Amino acid sequence: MQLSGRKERILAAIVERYIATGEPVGSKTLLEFSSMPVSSATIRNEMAELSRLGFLDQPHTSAGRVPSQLGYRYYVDKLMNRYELPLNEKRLIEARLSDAGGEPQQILEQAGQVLAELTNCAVVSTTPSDTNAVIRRVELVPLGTHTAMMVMLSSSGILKSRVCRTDSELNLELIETFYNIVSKHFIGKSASEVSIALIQTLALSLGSKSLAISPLLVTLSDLAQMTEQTQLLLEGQSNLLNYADYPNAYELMEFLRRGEPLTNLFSNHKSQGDANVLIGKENLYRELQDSSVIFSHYSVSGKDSGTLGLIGPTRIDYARLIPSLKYLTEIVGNIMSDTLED
Amino acid sequence: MQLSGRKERILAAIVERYIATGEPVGSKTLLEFSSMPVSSATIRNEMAELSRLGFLDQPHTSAGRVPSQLGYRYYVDKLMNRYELPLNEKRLIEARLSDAGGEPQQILEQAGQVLAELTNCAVVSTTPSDTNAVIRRVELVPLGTHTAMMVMLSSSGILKSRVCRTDSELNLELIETFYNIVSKHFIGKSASEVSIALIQTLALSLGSKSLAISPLLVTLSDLAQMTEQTQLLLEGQSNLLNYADYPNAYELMEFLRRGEPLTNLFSNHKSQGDANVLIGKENLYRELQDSSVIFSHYSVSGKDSGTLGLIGPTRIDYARLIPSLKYLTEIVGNIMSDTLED
DNA sequence: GTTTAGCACTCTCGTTGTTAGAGTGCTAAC
DNA sequence: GTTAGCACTCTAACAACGAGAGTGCTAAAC
Repeated sequence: MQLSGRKERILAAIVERYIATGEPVGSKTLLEFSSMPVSSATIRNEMAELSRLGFLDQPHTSAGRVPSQLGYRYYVDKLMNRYELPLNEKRLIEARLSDAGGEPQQILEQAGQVLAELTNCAVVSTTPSDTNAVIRRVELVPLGTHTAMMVMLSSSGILKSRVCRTDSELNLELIETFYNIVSKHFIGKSASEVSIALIQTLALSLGSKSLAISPLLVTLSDLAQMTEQTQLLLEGQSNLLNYADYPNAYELMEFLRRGEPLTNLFSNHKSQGDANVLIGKENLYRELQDSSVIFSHYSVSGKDSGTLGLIGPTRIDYARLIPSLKYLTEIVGNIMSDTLED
Repeated sequence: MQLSGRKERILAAIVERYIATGEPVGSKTLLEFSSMPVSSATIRNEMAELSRLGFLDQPHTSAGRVPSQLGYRYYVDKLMNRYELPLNEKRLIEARLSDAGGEPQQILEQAGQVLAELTNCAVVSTTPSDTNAVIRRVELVPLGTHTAMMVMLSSSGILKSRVCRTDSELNLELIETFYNIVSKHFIGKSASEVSIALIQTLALSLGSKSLAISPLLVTLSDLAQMTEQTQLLLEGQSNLLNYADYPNAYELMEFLRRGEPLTNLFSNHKSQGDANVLIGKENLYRELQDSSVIFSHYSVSGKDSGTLGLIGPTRIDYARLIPSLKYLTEIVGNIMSDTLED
């Protein structure tokens, strides 16, 4: 649907005003700050029309108008002009990310914190999931006579560790056998190839040592799984408590904490280029019906890897947040790529 | 101050009833479920007396009574009899902790989640801080020609990693030099000994290689610091949203997120044996004036190392939560100790 | 035919008044 | 020391009401 120029101006003004104040916008108020060369009656007529078309809602008869979901959608798609991030803010972001520590989690954590501060939204991010990632290195560090810490690093930079307890004593021979197996069968393999079946076959082929070494192999397989699994990081949830729009914030918070629904949501919208914006009921999850989700995928070494997302009430400042998010995903992708290759 | 037996019974009944229902307790209600062989008038007299002594508060004239901070204190110190954790719950806890993964953070994270579910409170914990901990192992894994990931493991089981970027190419010689330095000067040293001064002296002594290796040493020092720093973990904050007692939950959540105040609080109360209970304004932080904090230190290999704490409204079920917390700290300590020695 | 002034209408929100109910404190009797 | 009884107090819930904001419509103006 295409609206007339004036209707568009009015819709945009209402959206922006409502985003700024949170109050329904009346014809008079609108006139006051949007300086259109018409009277409030004209605006009223246009607003009535916009209501009829479904772009505006009215909390009750004598209140002003509020953008409907459709209204926001039209605004986001056609009316909004994005703010450019000021240069000093860009610099600030880069500075904060560059000393994050280099691991994907650390970078995303920092990015999440920065975004949360910048946007007053909750920020979620997923760790890079590279289906082509392979096991790069495995270390086994003895802690006691029967325990050791195993550390696995994948080619996508993800580091996971786990403590392993063995039944028989962890002597040098055992450790050496383990390293041999690892370098022969696991290094360079993708994590998904470390199946239980493979582990069992291997263990069997070792004969007498089988029993001693199998706890180590099991831990290895656990680690491979952990490496493969994308993780969801969450920052700034408490920002959402500042919006009156959330009467039962608990439900939303728990939803965010659970994680998998969001991971699914992200992976169901793989559109490359621009940021995805889901407004209100466009989210199929009940818990998000009053929220908007903006997310964008970052790519490491040219491949889509993970997602950075913002969650807030539907009346968030799309024009400002989308560019911020886009910028962050770009930077995050760059930093991660830089770390892996150069 | 010592109350008469009957006053004690009444106080205990009021506390328990109020904890259970959240409603002020009147003389009649009290009589109904506490089955004392007296009339409501007698109870009223006793309650009036308890109010005068400061153990009870009255929201308004015609409301029932609510325990005052002093009332809770007396209850916790003298009246409460602790529930024992049912065996099946104990088993459940052990099961969930045993497959946490073995690293202190992982264990504490699991413990926090279990406790949060069990208690409906927010759970905070601090990672073990062992002043005697030493650097146990350092690994340098090349990622690219100029980047590497450095991993440090301390004797207390803490694993930290950081990506390091070098100016000159990361060749085998450089790596070997680095490992030599590490094993000669750092392994077995406590993290606090890795001072900037030491790093600088070392770098200078290396002559021509100095420039190439110093980024690695700087990263090493960063890691040492990270290892030393106690970290605060937080679980189940959103539980607090379920209590009507928190009109501005945001402030509290932010307070918890900030972390250092809590770390201070914990380290200011180093009483060994039993759990510490701070009720309402006994907490000096403004943000905690309406909350109670229960915390207890866990010890690894016999030494006090970190803290597990619960935060909830003052009307939490002390009799149930304290034993749960105690049990968890015990288990956490045991598991961590087991991992390091055996 | 678009725009606008004017006006009646509707709805919310804050205030006020009223009532029912809960719980108290006190007094006098047991 | 305990208890029955009663007057008193305070809140929570509900209704009534007026002010204010904003609308939609109509008829006149441009």
